[in-house]
Amino acid sequence: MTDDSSDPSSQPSTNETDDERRDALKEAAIEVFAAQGYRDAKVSSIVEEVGVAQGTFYLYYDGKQQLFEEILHDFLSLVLETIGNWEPGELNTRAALRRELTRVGRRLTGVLREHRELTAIFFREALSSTSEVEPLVREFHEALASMLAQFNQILHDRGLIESANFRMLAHMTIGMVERVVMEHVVHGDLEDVSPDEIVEHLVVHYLSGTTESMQNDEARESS
Amino acid sequence: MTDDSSDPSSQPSTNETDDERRDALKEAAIEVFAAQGYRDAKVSSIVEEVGVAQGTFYLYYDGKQQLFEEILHDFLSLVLETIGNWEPGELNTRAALRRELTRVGRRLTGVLREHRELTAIFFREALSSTSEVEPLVREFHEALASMLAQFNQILHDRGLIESANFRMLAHMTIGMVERVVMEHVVHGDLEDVSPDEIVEHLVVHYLSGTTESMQNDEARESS
Amino acid sequence: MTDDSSDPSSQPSTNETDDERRDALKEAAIEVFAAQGYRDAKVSSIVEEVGVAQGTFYLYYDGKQQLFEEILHDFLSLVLETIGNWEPGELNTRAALRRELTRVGRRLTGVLREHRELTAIFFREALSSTSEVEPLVREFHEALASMLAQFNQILHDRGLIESANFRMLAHMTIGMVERVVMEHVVHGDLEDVSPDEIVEHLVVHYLSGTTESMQNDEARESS
Amino acid sequence: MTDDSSDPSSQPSTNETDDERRDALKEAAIEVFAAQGYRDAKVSSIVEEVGVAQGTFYLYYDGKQQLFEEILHDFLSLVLETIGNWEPGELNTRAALRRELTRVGRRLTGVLREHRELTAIFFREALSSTSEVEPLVREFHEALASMLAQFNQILHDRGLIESANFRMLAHMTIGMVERVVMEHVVHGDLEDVSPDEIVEHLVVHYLSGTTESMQNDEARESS
DNA sequence: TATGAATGAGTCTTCATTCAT
DNA sequence: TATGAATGAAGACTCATTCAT
Repeated sequence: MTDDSSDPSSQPSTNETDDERRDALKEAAIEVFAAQGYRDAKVSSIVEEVGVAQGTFYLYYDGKQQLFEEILHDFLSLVLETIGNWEPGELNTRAALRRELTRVGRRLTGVLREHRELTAIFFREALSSTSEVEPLVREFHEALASMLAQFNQILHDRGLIESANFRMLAHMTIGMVERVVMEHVVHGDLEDVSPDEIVEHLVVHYLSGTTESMQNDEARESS
Repeated sequence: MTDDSSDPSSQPSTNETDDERRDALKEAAIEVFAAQGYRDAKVSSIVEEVGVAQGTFYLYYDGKQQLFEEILHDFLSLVLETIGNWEPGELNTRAALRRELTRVGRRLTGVLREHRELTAIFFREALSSTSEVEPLVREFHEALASMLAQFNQILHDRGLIESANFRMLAHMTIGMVERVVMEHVVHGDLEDVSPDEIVEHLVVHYLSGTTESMQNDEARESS
Repeated sequence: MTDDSSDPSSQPSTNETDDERRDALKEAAIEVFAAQGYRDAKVSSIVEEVGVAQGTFYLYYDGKQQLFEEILHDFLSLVLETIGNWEPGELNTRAALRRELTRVGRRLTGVLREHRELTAIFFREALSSTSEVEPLVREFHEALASMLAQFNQILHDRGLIESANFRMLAHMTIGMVERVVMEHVVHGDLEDVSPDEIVEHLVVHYLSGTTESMQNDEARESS
Repeated sequence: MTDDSSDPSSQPSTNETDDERRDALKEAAIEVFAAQGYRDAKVSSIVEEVGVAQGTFYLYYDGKQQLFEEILHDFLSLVLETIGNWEPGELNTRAALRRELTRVGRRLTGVLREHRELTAIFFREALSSTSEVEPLVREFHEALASMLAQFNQILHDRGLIESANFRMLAHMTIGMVERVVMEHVVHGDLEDVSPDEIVEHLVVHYLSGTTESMQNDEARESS
């Protein structure tokens, strides 16, 4: 993710070794964080997993929290990259929107399932505002909400969805997706439902929640 | 709940004193838990708030965790009571369903806003799976999901909503509601939106997400 | 034991009530001390047993330790009374000595078995020098040792036992008796052996250990 | 026991340092346990004695109790090794038995005197059944009793001692020895008696307690 | 005489981080 | 770059005793 170092010029072997160790530590940390939670994760467990001394850890990271934040950052980047690169220019019909949402949803589901541990960490620690990393997660949520609100605005401008409180709609969508993901990827509930089916449900629900089809219920009843 | 003491006749002072102290400690604990989170909350902070000695705490509660569980239990009872006592017998039309959902939603919103700190504690600790109380919360979520799934099933049987994966629909609903509540009650985002408006949005979204109106998108587009 | 109050004149009912309560507390304490050991015994357990408030305890005793010491004192008095009132004037033959030792031994065994809990307390707490009551027990042991040493001296003067280090002999005897009693009364090991048999063994062992019959082993072997 | 490191060649400093610290902590612990007793011994006292931080203690031992058990185990091993390696094959006469008992007794006395504090700990904690380590000590006592009972049985089979309740005889012997040791090594009473004299007394007493020479007292008297 | 609510000192243990080697 | 021994702060819980009523 951050290994886009394009110049393997100067001291490659050293660097590579360093990066390998750094990555190994991060890898181990992800495992431990996912299994124990941030507070209960011990640095000693992480280094033990890699087979280095405790002190070595601090050659690569400033501390437990810094590494945790980096890991969280990686996850958030991963998610934002995945859902961020759509082509809004193409979306001119609801059918197209639906296809696009499905496409993005499937990509996201795939990514999260590929990174189960990372996902678990996010949902175990980050959804709560307790941890020391609250600001980071809060920021992420706000970024996500803004992005979605803006997206909703665009869709509305194009007549694809009806008027609504776009920011609130964004939060609803995020919550809906997050909990389903949590149940599916983290807790293993809903495992009898295929990922594609899940995406299908979410997309349909999102789309149907953005039309006024329901608004005549009252009228219809009285007629 | 315990304020059913309408006769201050016989031995009111003793009982009242005891309960008052117990309540004061719980009150203080709610404040501290909401502010610091379970792990970081210190018993010393709680008793300091009330102005009693450390030992006094243990006269009324078995320990930090027991009190926390009691608080969580209080909250969950509050929620379950609020959302649990609807009248499914009356729900024969979508309009009636909508009215009922709105009624329950408003009541719930009101209750949560009255108990901001309790709500905050729940969302701080309970959404994460980390804390020592995970089982309790997990149980709550599952109870909630089952209740909603069953509710969805009933509605479906009555022809009020369309077929869907009811359990998944339940999770989506829970997630949707929880995040909006979190933003609104806990974080204060969405504060420009009135509670009633929020409920309105959620109800509409839920209802619209349960009809097949969107299913002809593809067809409509190609026609 | 201490109720030798010979004047039931002035306020008898009050006194009797007081003594009853005092005794009840001591009784309960013996039970608790025997079951939990001094350190783990809680004043709250004692008063709970009697059904009075914590504060009441301190109306009758200065505190946990003082009561414990009193209980220990009771036990030691009991033992000293039991073994102390022999008639050394009668002991002129080894057979008489043997009969007398058996008589005292049986009486002691009987008393200890009647007061199992008291005995258990002594052996659980007092044999170790750890507790706060060490001085008391040390004193008891020394008194006992002196008494026995003196007894041995008398027997020797009368030609009933051979010369030996009387003080050491006393300690050996005490140790021998104590451990057997501990196994028998406290731990329940040796329960297949009848008390009289135990006494018989101890007496025989004591007597045989005080003659020179063994002194010719070496000579006998070489002959 | 672990000082079999005769070659300070390869990595002596590291190992030695570790062991030294471990040993220093154990040494200090023995001192503190002997002085204060297990319950009152504070880890802080132990580390203070050595001059290290509290945390350091836990690098070498799992906790206070574990170290205590290790110390107790050391003592029991010491004792069992000392008394356990006799040569029963040689014991064919009472004179030989007497020599052998004297030899073992002297060795044991020497060992206990060399390890006064260890011995004191055992007698302070272990004779009482109160401490957390009761099971360990109880086990030791039972092992000891069984070993001695078996020993008595063997001696009896060879005609060296008379019939008796071997298990009870074992307990008597243990009690006799323990109290004398306690007085001599721990309390310093009997210090005017030389160790060899003590052993002599104990051996003679044991031997004389195992013959029937006394059985004719009654008869002799009446004759 | 009785109550019992309140006190508050006392201690083991964990673990992220440092630093001398 | 690597080690890993050492650090030391931090906190929940118990229970004998007191004292106002």
